[in-house]
Amino acid sequence: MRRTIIAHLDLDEFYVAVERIKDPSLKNKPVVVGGSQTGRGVVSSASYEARKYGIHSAMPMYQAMKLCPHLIRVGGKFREYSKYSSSVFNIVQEYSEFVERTSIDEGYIDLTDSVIKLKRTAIQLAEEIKRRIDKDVGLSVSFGIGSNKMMAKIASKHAKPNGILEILSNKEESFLKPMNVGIIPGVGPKTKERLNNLGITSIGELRGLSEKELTSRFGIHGEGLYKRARGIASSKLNSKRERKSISNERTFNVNIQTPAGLIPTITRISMRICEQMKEKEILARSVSLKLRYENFETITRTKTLSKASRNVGVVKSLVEQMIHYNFIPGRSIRLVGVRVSNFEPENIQTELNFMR
DNA sequence: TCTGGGGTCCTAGGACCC
DNA sequence: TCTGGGGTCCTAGGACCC
Repeated sequence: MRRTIIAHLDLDEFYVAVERIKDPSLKNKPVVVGGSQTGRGVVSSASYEARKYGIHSAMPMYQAMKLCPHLIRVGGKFREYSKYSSSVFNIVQEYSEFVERTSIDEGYIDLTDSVIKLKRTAIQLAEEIKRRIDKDVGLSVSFGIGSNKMMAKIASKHAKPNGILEILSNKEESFLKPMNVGIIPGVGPKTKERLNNLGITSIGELRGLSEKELTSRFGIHGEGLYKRARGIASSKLNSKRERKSISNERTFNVNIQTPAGLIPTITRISMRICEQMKEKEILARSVSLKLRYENFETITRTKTLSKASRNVGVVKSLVEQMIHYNFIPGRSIRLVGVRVSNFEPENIQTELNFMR
């Protein structure tokens, strides 16, 4: 049986890199993309120069400015970034029919067949894709190559920035052993803390726990932990991922005290969401409201329609209804969000209408 | 001036149906 | 003396990812 070869591609400081194409004077400077420093904005992407000051994504902007007073901040042009991302993945798709785009700046490529068809090693293919992305799009990318998605992803993280790293099957164990458990995809702050409380910080130490012990402590998640600690993970790519939801939310610079104060924002948000559904030619059956109170407590409420819709009036009135039932007098609101899900393609609807 | 915004997946419980 | 049970749909919350 042939060895499966998965590559993980990760664009380097993606948003900042796009901004630098548009404005080369931003090169070699501490730059962040993110929200305003006067409000409640945070950093979305930080250049390597900015990271030297301890700035990282999700950091409040005012804090980033404090760490580096001459930091250059640029607003996020997400539609623009999305176009650059598509250009990158168009190139990638020339090298394999199995490509899974997992986010705007990341994806997996199954190179198992490609190395035979194109008569090149995985590293040679990665080098070539890298050169093409640099030359045709002007972006820097890092590659990780391994026998499954997890190994490829961990490898790309170690290849950053602007590198390629392949983990051969016989090196997996020694590569993983000294790593922090937090590097395992799916192990976030909560799971990491629980493991730390058991005295486990490295993957090598995690391997000391039996599968039985892990499942008794972590339930179904435990089996996955046991396997991933040993480099065992899925190598199946989902090249036809479909969007499951569309959402839009806004954090206010000043908390809102009354339901009426939320209306202009939910109107705007509902309109934007319905526009996006129109572009994608889909209709939604479920509409959700998200409210975050001043103490950060967050609730969500969902209503499902019997007939799918993307009518702004329908979406907005459902959201208003849910606000009406869930607004607690005396508690101010820092965020409001709307989400639609449970999609149906538009053409099914027209067919049904036609048959009626 | 603590804590964005866009997503996915999973769990658990209740309603409902046969 | 009380407890069926499997399947599906819906809702709410939480963990996680970039």
